[in-house]
Amino acid sequence: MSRSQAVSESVADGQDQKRDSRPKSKGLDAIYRSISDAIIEHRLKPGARLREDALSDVFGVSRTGIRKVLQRLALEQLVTLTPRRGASVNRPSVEEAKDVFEARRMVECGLMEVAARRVTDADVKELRKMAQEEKQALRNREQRVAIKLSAAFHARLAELSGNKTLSEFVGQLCSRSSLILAVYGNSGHLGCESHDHENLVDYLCAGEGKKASSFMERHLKSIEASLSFVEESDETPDLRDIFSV
Amino acid sequence: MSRSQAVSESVADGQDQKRDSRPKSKGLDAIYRSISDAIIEHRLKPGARLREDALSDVFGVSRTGIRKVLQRLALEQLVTLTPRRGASVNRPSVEEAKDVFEARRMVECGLMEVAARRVTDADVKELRKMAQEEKQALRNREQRVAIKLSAAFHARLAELSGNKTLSEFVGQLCSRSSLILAVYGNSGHLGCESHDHENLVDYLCAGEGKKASSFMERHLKSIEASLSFVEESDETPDLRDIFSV
DNA sequence: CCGTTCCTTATTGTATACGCTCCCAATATG
DNA sequence: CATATTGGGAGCGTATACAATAAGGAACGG
Repeated sequence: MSRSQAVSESVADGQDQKRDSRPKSKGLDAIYRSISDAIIEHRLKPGARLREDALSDVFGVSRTGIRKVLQRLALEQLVTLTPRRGASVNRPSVEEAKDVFEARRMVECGLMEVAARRVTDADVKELRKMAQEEKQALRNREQRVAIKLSAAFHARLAELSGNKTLSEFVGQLCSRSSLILAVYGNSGHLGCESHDHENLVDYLCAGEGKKASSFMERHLKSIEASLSFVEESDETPDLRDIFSV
Repeated sequence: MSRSQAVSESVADGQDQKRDSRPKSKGLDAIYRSISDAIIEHRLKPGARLREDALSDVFGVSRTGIRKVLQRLALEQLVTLTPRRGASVNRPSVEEAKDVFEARRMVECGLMEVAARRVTDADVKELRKMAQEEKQALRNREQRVAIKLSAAFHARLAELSGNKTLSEFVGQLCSRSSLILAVYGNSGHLGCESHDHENLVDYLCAGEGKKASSFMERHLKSIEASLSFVEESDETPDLRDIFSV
């Protein structure tokens, strides 16, 4: 009971932010973004159930549309779609978390060299602004906002490459990283050090692709190192193993 | 008229191959694979329309299920979903093609070094077998089969890394590459040289990750170089430009 | 008092029906 | 004769209804 109530509240939050724009104007994509944002900002925590009825009530569209959105979120690994149990916010396994960070290291570092060749002054300006906002959010203790901005920064960085395929992929990886932080992150110090992003922009601005790349690698490794990979005992607690039979 | 008829035939082909397995056993995923395979093997050519009614007739499920499958295919960029026009097999633009190959170079080359460390004897055996089958298909002039096997080989190679996220991504890139070959490939010589894949396995087997990586880069670049990037005049034929007004 | 089994209920899976939009063609008019 | 406008048809978008299934609770037996 209390769990489903919590979900309703979280969903209601999503609705609140949606009410800022037109309630029913573009409908489809807006719902996707609402839920996606709620997950990335940890307003919907890993494991939270997303009942189709509740969502359709909240957003004022029928279950058909909700299902469409949920399916998309599932393909992006933000929600898990259990056959007859419905949707819930994905709780990444340790293995998945490591895979995501390995993928990020491979792709984002590679992209840095491309980005350094293509970055423009306007880009630099925008990136610095984003880094500033993120730092500001961190100072204000608005972790939720900071997490979202951090993901947005990395995603924007990837867009500099001009490669749509790769930047979309990085965007997904960043969203998933946000989930990973929710599960394995120490709430004490957030993933990204506040000045790291500014350093990255400096390297790019100077055209130092190689240095930007290796800095990115250190950056990502330090984030990963800051995680505490304790396997949650959510699954059947392996009694055989525990009692060493 | 003639166009839609052609589509019906192509769809019927997909049905034929499906009849080999159980017609309605697992339903959902089987349909996805049917259509996906048909696209990858070029039995459904870029631009072919995929009407929901026709597909639901052919596969014996209602439009609901078909829509689900089409949506998934759209997210993987195999089909294009135009708002009120329905689905059609994606016709990759030149830009998209270059993006895909850039992504492949970045990811697949990076994965080779990981794969070289993890590859087992059983893997090598399997890969050699796959390379053999592909060569055989090429000798038999079964281009469709060869294209599919080639994509499967690259995808399997990526799986060696043990990184699910990255190997899924590579799988998608390979599928899209198949589409790209359909549009920009010269039917004369297929993308992959027949012995390249065997060489790759040799390097991996010897644990030569670096060499495998650079060989992969040459391999992918040579495929890309074999494409003829002539922009199809599918869009408004630029009359002003043609007559230089 | 605990375990088991059956039943109820809640929630998803699937199909179908209706409405709307867009394309195409035919016809009428300038 | 060319062009614009309107009517028809085809196909997608959305909602709703029904069926199937698994989870949770209650009752009964050990």
